[in-house]
Amino acid sequence: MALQLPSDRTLAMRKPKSPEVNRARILAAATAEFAARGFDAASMDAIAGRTQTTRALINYYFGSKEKLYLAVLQQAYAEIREAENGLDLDHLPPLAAIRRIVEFTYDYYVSHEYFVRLVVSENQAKGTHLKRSPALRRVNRPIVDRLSAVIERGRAAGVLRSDVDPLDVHMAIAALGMFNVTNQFTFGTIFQREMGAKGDVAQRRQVVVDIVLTWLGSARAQAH
Amino acid sequence: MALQLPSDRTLAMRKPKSPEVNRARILAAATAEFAARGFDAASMDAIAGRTQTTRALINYYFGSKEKLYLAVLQQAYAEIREAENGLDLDHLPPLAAIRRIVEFTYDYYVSHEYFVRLVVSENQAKGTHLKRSPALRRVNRPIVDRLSAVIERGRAAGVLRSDVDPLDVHMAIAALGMFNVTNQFTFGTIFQREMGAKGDVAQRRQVVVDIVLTWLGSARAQAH
Amino acid sequence: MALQLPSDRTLAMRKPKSPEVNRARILAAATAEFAARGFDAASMDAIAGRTQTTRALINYYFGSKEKLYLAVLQQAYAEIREAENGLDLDHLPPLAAIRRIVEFTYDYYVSHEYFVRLVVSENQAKGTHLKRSPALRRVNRPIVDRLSAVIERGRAAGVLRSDVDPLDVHMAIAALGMFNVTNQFTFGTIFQREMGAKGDVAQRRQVVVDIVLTWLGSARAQAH
Amino acid sequence: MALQLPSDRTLAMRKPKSPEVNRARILAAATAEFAARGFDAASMDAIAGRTQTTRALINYYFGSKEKLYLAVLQQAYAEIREAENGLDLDHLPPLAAIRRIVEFTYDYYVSHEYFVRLVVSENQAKGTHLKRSPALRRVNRPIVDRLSAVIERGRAAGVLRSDVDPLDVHMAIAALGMFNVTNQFTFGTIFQREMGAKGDVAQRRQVVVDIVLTWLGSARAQAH
DNA sequence: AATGAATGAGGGTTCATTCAT
DNA sequence: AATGAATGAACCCTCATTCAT
Repeated sequence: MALQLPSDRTLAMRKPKSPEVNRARILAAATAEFAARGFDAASMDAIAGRTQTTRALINYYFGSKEKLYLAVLQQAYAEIREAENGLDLDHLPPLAAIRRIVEFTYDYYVSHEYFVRLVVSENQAKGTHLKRSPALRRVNRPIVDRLSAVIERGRAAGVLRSDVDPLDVHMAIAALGMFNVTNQFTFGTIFQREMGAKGDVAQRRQVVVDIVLTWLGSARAQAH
Repeated sequence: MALQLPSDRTLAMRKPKSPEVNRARILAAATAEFAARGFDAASMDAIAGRTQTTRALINYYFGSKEKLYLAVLQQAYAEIREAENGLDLDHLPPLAAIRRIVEFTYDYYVSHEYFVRLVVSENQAKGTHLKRSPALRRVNRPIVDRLSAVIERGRAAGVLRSDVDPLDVHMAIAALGMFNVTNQFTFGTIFQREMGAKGDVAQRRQVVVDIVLTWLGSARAQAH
Repeated sequence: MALQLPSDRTLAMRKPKSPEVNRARILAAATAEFAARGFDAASMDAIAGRTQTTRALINYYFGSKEKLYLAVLQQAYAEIREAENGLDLDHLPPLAAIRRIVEFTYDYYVSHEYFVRLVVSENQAKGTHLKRSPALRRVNRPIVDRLSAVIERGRAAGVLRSDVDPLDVHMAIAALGMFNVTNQFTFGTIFQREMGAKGDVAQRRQVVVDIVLTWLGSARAQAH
Repeated sequence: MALQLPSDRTLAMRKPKSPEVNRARILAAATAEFAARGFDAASMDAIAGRTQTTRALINYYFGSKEKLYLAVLQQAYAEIREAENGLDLDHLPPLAAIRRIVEFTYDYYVSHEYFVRLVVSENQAKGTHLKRSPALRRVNRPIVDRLSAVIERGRAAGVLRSDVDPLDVHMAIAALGMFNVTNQFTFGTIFQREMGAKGDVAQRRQVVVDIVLTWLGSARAQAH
């Protein structure tokens, strides 16, 4: 957007718009296209179209469709990891920290639908590209480490049940948050409930918080 | 499924296959292809290849790629609904009935990965095709009706919390079960945990049962 | 050539011109193109252009560029073998038979330049395609068998030297005949001598006959 | 050839290579590429890849793909001419001199396959580039002059037949030597005989010597 | 003197669909 | 009822060259 053409003449000229800018534009366009259509169905031409460049230029920058896709995936994972860095959980009591993680995750999926779509798309492709990129495989672990720390604190304080695997907790949080986005169209259509960013997001998020906290807090109930 | 061939001889013969058989074969092949690659990336040629027919015949039977896809989707939804019919929940106490629903759902997704992939694929396509087919929209409701009935029984018996929306319960069950299949590749790769049909399915299913039952059963805890 | 367009309407219609005709046309056009430019540089578009069809149709018939090339090669070898079948050497005395083989070979190369160019092209490609096609490997042997038989007759009659390998004879005949075609441009330009089908073909052919017959007939000289 | 680097240090360093060295490296890489794939199929990128430079630099040095190709051709012809200069035929009796020429030519083709491939490639291109370069046309004559001188000596000595055109002799020598290299793949594959630099080079060379000397020496037989 | 950026043209192949038979 | 033939559009990628710096 902001497609302003300064003058007719410039159309015929080369436009060495600084490579970083072009790279970023292409990456953004590719993210949108891959998120929208998946790897196979995504079109290099469509990406070029979103950028006012050409397929040839994209290949010049990224080498191939797959390398471009990997760059997109890498950036998407890097972004969520960076967002998680701002979570500041240490100052919160365990249950509040869990609540914040759940809410953050839920909201991130809702507001970064492209990320969810990319992850789903990569799974539909059976993780082919992820497997080939060691850099990518390392990228998504920190959140579980954070979760583990909080759960440990909660155990020590006696407010969290102690027989739970942090990975299962992460899975539950991710599953309940993702489903809201991934299945919004079929679920929404069949059950007439607005999903994703539409409808009563806050209430749906509250249900998820409820599920997770009830589950983790049931320690006390058991204790009695 | 139940792809009964008219007689043993026809197996060895080439051409004269009855139209019903051909239709069924094509549908099966199309299901596999659409589940594997998604609507856009799926290839009519590949479907023809899996059968012993040609692209032209497929168009002759189904009209177009999209109509074929709708037939696939319709059959997939019909199959899970039929499976749910065998659930026989009325003879079970409420909590056991819930447990059965969770386990059934979890297992169905694991053993019918193609169904999950089709649903995901349709969602990645933003529900375009589902929206256009009224028949499809009606197809998946009964499970929620069953769930509602069980929850009502549970409320009456005082073993289930009363402030819960059956649709939320269905969502939680579906989300936790689907995630196991939909995200098996990224989750499995990043966290080194076998997902989907691999690894310790029973234990992972138990976690989901635990989450759901704890959540729904917390009524008693609240009551006290 | 003769690209007569009967009427404007026919352009819009399909033209199911009988597949054999189309196949043959494509094969002829492909032969010309591959002979003219070699495998890599040959263009499917150019072949389509020579045939008033499209690249897609060519792939429909032949599957791929390489398969088309193999079909061309196969036909080219088959043609020369068939021509050799008409040689009728048995009724000729040995030296006359050798002469006929040399003359036939020389003339065939001159009048079927495309064959020579295909063979050269395949050699420039290091025989990659020939190696992959067992059918092709078998195709060019008969001429050496014929040669062997004639040489044997000549030995028995005492008119041909006996210490010569038929394969070497074939090589000499082929080499001297091919060079005339393969190197016509550099040799012709540098030494101002018309080569190939131009200039005094009969005289140049006579030199080759002379070389071969002198060589093979030198038995008698040795004998004295 | 004789690609002497200014100092040992420069090998480890990246950029500051003297232009002469770069030119020579590019020329060597281009020779290999053009010999390997022919003019059309050769890739400027591949040439750049074999060097540590870029396509742009090659164009900067040589102007265009065709000019680069002409430089390659020119150098290739210059090299064989230079090699022929070391032949020192005057001290040899005529038949021995012929033998040396044949053996030298045969060996040169075997050991400088790239030269043969370039010549063939240029002929496949119908001599287009050679024709345009007057410098190139002048370059390959001396060998025939040498041959003429030897034949004249042989005639005078009565050991060589007198009715032979030196150009025909050159052609025979070149043809028999080149075929061994140019057709090594098809001939070798079809007749299971190792050609080119492989197999029994000495024996195959001896056959060629035999053919040429028998032909030229047949004067004596005729004389008697 | 040297090069990264950029591009239009063309490469071969796959595609879903149509149509005559 | 069924199918081989045919096609135009789109696919990703490579190419030799140009130009601003």
